[in-house]
Amino acid sequence: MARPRQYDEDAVIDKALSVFWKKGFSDTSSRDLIAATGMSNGSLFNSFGDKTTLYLACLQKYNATYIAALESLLISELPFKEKIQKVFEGTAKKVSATDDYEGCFFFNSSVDSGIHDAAISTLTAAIQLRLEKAFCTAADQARESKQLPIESDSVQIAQYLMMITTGLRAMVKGNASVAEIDHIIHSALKFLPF
Amino acid sequence: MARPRQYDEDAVIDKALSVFWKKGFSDTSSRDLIAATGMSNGSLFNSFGDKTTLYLACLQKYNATYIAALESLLISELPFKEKIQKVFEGTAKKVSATDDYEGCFFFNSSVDSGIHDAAISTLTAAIQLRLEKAFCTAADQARESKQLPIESDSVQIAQYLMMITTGLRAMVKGNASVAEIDHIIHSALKFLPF
DNA sequence: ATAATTTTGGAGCAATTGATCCAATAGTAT
DNA sequence: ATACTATTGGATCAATTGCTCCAAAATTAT
Repeated sequence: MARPRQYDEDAVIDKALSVFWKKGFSDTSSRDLIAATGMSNGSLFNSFGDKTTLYLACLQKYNATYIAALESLLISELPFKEKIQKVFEGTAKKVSATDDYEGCFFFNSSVDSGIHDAAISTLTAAIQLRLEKAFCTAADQARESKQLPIESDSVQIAQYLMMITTGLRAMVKGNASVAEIDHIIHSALKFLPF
Repeated sequence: MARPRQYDEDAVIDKALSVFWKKGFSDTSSRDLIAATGMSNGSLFNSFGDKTTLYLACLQKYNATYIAALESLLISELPFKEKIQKVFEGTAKKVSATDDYEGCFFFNSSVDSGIHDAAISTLTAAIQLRLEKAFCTAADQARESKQLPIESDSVQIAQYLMMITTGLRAMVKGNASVAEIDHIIHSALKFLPF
């Protein structure tokens, strides 16, 4: 019926995500996206709308993969402390050996001064809530299995753990070295009051 | 001997800082800076070099004022817990009633994807160290005055407190409401293991 | 006054930006 | 084959970017 697409939408979003991840919203130009995805100018804008909409699609994808994996970990049946340790360690992990971008794309989005789009803000708020709930579920599970005192406030614990995770992510996005991050993770685990 | 300057360098840097603070590096244009400072194009570049150098001057000023104040608080003679509370509460405070920028300009700088300047990175690293040391001094004082157990590791405590402060700043820079921040600060204080 | 000197204003530049436009292309249905 | 249609490539657009250039202006020393 018509000329078929020459690109794989999923692969294109992955490539675009990688660029936004490294460079942030404002410093990623449409030419950067064209170069990274291999699409032509016409196709890119014809298929994904404008730059903001493409960024939103990237964040949705990040939510559906990385955030979903983090959520899975948090609501899994592992021992509570072990989960928390894995979450903390995950903040410092490189995504892959070849790609050099690090940190959390959701975190980057939520502190990116160049983003002024309502839909993106709504999504970052939703991800924040999703993670808080996952932490809360983890705390509830721990309480029920007596890994936490029965009188613990799950919501409060969840928010606290979320904030520490955010602090770690900020240090990763900043200049902190792998050794420094490892050291802080060790301290954070040691200082957990539960 | 020559035409006198029509601007006050300190006031100009304050205005520029305010713009960078609100909009981040990449989203602040030279025209934004000209409009905010009231300088002419020629004067701005003639006096402050390029945009990057002006940003550096703003961060230096921030270091000399806000960071210095935070350091003073940390090395003051106040009770340890009271200091920590004030530091945490300070992360959520608006700079003034009229200005609407919030959060910590140093934090913003250290997570700004648009900054690729070596001098700026060096300065953010120096500020990081300065604050860590101030936290460490606070911990040392607390140890000596038996507000902390004598066997406490001051460096470790300092890094941990620094990370929590960073986490709070990230939440401020993100979407978090004042109520949410207040609540988290309360939890953070409650959960301090010392 | 005149000369010397620095600052000022703003016109203007080359490069880059996000996005549009549209003929050429490559398929499917008939 | 022919018609139909969605995709493609890339030329092109107006707007914006960081920054330069330089004549005009404003001061002090002589």
